Amino acid sequence: MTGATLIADLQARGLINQMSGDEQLTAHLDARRTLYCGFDPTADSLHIGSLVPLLALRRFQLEGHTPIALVGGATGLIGDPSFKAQERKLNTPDVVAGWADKIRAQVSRFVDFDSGSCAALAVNNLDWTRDLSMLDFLRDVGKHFSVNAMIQKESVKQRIEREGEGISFTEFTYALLQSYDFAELNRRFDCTVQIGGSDQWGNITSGIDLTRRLNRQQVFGLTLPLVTKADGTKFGKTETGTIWLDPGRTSPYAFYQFWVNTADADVYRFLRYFTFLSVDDIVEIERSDGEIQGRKSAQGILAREVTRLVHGEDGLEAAERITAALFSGDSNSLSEADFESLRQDGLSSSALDAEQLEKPLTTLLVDHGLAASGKQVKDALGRGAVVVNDQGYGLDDNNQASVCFARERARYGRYFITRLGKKKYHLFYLA
RNA sequence: GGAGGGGUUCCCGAGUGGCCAAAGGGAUCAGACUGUAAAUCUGACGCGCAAGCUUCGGUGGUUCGAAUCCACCCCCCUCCA
Repeated sequence: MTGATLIADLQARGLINQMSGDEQLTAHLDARRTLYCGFDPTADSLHIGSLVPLLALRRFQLEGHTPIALVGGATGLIGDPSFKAQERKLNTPDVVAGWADKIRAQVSRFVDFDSGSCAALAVNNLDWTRDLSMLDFLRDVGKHFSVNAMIQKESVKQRIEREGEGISFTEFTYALLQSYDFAELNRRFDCTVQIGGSDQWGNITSGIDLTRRLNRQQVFGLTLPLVTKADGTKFGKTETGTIWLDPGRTSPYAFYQFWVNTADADVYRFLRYFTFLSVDDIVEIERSDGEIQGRKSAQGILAREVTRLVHGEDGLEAAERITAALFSGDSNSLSEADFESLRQDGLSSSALDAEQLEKPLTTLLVDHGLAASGKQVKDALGRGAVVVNDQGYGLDDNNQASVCFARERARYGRYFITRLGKKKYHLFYLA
């Protein structure tokens, strides 16, 4: 294992956005090192935007380096202004602490804590900032920062220059806290590399400077690219919202579907970013897909690999079961047990009682999350886009919920696979 | 504390007394075409099946009628102190 092979692989995957001291860092990685990446608790779960750095930690670990996953219990209280258009509102300490615990558990699944000499660590920066006195911090840390330099940082420039928005002193000091983390991890664990998203470059270089001044240590930084989509829209969002790593927020099925829906223009790049398949294998997939006129194989591979990484083999199986039931084959082929497992696998579902069936479809389907408003249901009904157990319904059926969902039309006397549009499925069952 | 500029429907952003549920763009949803793609075209897009109901920072007021005028208040930005 050499630094050169690791860096070359990262480069081939397009995973290096910026790195400090190119050859120096490459040479530095010839020996076993300790690196870290921070994750701030801004919600009770990370989303797939954090997947790239998370997997990068693992990539380093697989090459024999020791990863530290830092949870920003302290920085999360302050709010990182980097490239944010607006000041963020603060969350209460107990809320952030609760989130930090969850994120810590989540992050821990991506690195290995039992791999001997390069076993991962998980830390919380609140541990070394909680009892720090403000005067000490200002004297020992603040003195090393030049405000002149700080306001030149690209990451806060728009907040300083843009009319209509400003930046509070609180957020402005964020870089100091993160820099202090790097210096502290360097002191405690001889951590010498920090990785992060490309928006973190400013914070990382600040940390490099501070560590040199405080500890007289040369440390390095490397940033990963911001994941973009060829069509210019934001990565990681869908109709339904953000794609989270927490299965409670985004079911393995929905997660799997997100990846299946990756555009051709993005999918080979994403295979490099989000899987551990070798670059050679990915190139071969792309080559053979080039000979297919219809649907490419890459999306399926991507969905399988990433779902397995995040939700495990069980989560993947559940996702594939639902997908197969809904998208290939007709619902007629499902056994009674299949319906029950679809429900347990996380296909959204709900019970229907007599009272529910009184409602017009426009209300019923909205209540169960198939559409945002009755207008949308109405539109769909008008276009024949509402389908229950393979039977289409129209506007005239709006007040006929009890007929659409009549027991004699149910599968096995109680199940209804309801579809609005091409991709939105919901399982109703009679109570 | 002073002076000035702002706060419009998810976002950006028009609108300065009736023709405004509010231009335009984006996002989103649905249909056609397809590969559960992309691009394109079509329709929807405050809520309501509908009659109708509720919006333009907040509260009052003027008016037959207000997002638009007045008063006070809240919040944001810039400059000055």
